[in-house]
Amino acid sequence: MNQDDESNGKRQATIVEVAERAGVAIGTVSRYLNGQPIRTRNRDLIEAAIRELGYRRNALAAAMKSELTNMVGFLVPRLSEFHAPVLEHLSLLLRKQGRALLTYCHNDDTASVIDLLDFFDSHRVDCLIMDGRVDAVDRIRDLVRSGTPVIFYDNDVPGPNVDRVFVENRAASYRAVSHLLDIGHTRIAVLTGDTNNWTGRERYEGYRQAMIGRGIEIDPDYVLDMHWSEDEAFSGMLRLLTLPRPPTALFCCNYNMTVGAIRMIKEQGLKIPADISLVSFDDVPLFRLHEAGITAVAQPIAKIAETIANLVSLRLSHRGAALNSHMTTLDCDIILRGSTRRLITPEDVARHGHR
Amino acid sequence: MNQDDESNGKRQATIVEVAERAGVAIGTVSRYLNGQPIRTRNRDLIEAAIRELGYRRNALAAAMKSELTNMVGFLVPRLSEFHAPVLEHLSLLLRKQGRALLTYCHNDDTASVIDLLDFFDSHRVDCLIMDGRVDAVDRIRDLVRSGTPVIFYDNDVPGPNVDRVFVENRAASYRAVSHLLDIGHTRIAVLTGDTNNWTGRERYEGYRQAMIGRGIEIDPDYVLDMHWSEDEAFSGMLRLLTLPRPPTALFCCNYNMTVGAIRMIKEQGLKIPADISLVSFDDVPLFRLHEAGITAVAQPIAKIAETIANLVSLRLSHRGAALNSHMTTLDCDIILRGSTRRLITPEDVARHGHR
DNA sequence: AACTAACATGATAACGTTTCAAGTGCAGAG
DNA sequence: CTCTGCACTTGAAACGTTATCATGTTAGTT
Repeated sequence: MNQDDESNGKRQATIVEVAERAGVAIGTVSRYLNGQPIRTRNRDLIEAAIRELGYRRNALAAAMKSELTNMVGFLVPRLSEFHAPVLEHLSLLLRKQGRALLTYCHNDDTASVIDLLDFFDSHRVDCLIMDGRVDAVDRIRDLVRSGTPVIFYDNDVPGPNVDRVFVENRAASYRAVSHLLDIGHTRIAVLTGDTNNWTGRERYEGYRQAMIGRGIEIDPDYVLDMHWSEDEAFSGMLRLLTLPRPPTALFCCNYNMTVGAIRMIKEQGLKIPADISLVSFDDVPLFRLHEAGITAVAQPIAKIAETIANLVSLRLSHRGAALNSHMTTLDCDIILRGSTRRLITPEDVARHGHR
Repeated sequence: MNQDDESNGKRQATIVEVAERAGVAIGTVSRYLNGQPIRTRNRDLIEAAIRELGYRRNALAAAMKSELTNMVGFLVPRLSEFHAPVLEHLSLLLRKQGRALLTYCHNDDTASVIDLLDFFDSHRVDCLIMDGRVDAVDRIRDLVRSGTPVIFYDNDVPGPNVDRVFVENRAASYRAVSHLLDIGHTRIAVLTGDTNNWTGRERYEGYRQAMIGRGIEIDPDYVLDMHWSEDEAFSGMLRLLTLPRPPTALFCCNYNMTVGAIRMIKEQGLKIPADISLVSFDDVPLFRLHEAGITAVAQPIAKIAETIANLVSLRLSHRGAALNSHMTTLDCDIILRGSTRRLITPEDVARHGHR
């Protein structure tokens, strides 16, 4: 037999060759491949032909006609400890739908974002999943206009064909800070994320409302916009600790800033929670390993991925239809560990009066 | 003007429409799009037409002819703290090459792997990047035979069109264990990864050679194959700690097992390094945050990604050509932190004899 | 046994590019 | 002013599918 074709193996068999070998029409093979009903005899013939030829359908050609690529764009700033598990879950869930993720990080660079959106667009992804912390809103609107559904995680950019998945940023922050208040802290500092950004504002707002709700005035020195960044938080934390009246507790609006803060606290020879209490937004596995255990707001990662996957499926099974935009808000848990220390109780305050 | 086309916006303009509007041939537009030389006048006309029509090239159609999709498959077991940063770096590097990553996790399920390889195959990825810890070697060979280059991270599956990138698993393990020996430990346990697997074997081998090299007999009770798993390591660690002569030091062959071990050590009320010394393979950011700081073997993640990206580029600029398979071995650093305690020095041993 | 539905099949035209052989125009040389 | 080359342009033929629709085939009624 001609072993050349076998060993060199450049060319993939096509549907035409399968049809010829099976002695049926191309259309019949196509129908078989797409799970449409087929005469039993033909099915057997086709299956044999496919096996013998090692045929593998060319999804590109298929996509070109069907206008469906089964690829979903996934765009995040970085593959952080938060985004990575979301991606992992999504990858598993979308596999069941026969779809795959085209993944990109944009590193907070607007020019990149635009490039990448172009890439997704020309590759005709069926749908786009984005982290909300992104600037290139105009280009996104273009995409949406061209018919590609967009699913935003944590952003309030509205529009037709745009679905949004949130966590209750504000409420969770509120509860986290309230916990610090409950155990007697009043000098509570906050490291916020970029407050030009929706998520950043919401998390700060939770802090603010919790403080105001207890009638505590917010000391401007205690509020630092660290732009979600570990390094900024690292140096920002020094400012906080060297204040004439340093805070007794700290709320960090994401995981990276928590890491920065802890590093500086360690460097200054201070202890958590003895010297300062800490609550973090974002729970990452290794918070368990910290000597004290870091109390943190856990985002429901599996739930987020599931919600997004369902939206993908929904959008794509009703494509073209003018669906309402969905907006889902998911609850967070606060995982109590050892990083917060009870100060004087409210009763103590009542008894002894203010210092 | 007919605003219907604008607002409804389903249809994307095609190269044909661009050509018509610019008053040139389709081929000319195509040449322009692919950066081939073009008469200045035509360039202007085409650029204008593209702008006015909001044309975006259909990469699928292009790929169908050119046989290049600019998509690279990326397949890993999970998006671990090790793989996520590799993916992030790769994503950034490949972007510069105009390529994107189709990302999947297979969760160590062989059936999944085969499915996913099929998916990649039918989507005609230009190239495939895989973590070596994978079983479906036959299917991979199929892929390779069909002309798709494969780049393996940490596996020794050889073959034409297969490149391999390693870290010096054995040597790094050797050095890590030697460090424990240097500071006086002899009762050193090891939690190995799956030893059916190349990486697992190599890392164990480094341990073995270091021990043997000092003339220390390896106690079988001290060697536990925990299959890279945090949970197995968690329970395995209990066995180790309740041994009549428990080890004074521990070498964990990956990050997950280290986490499992630390959890159990903590649960048993023991301290690192006072009660047990620890060195881990894989350095993850949060090892810095541990109270003692975990000493670890740091894989050169940026270098790994860079090497892989270069291989992708190399393979695809010489496609079809029978290139030699490349094999690159990268060095690891050992990051010394506080998780190891100096026991008696070798001199002490000499002075006092064995106990 | 003839007569419909209901359903599967076959041939062919898309889909939006790239590629290639053949054609056109333009510059400089004679 | 024509000729030779060169450089760009052109139009048509792929690429491997799916979709369409007229044609066959089957099973279900009478």
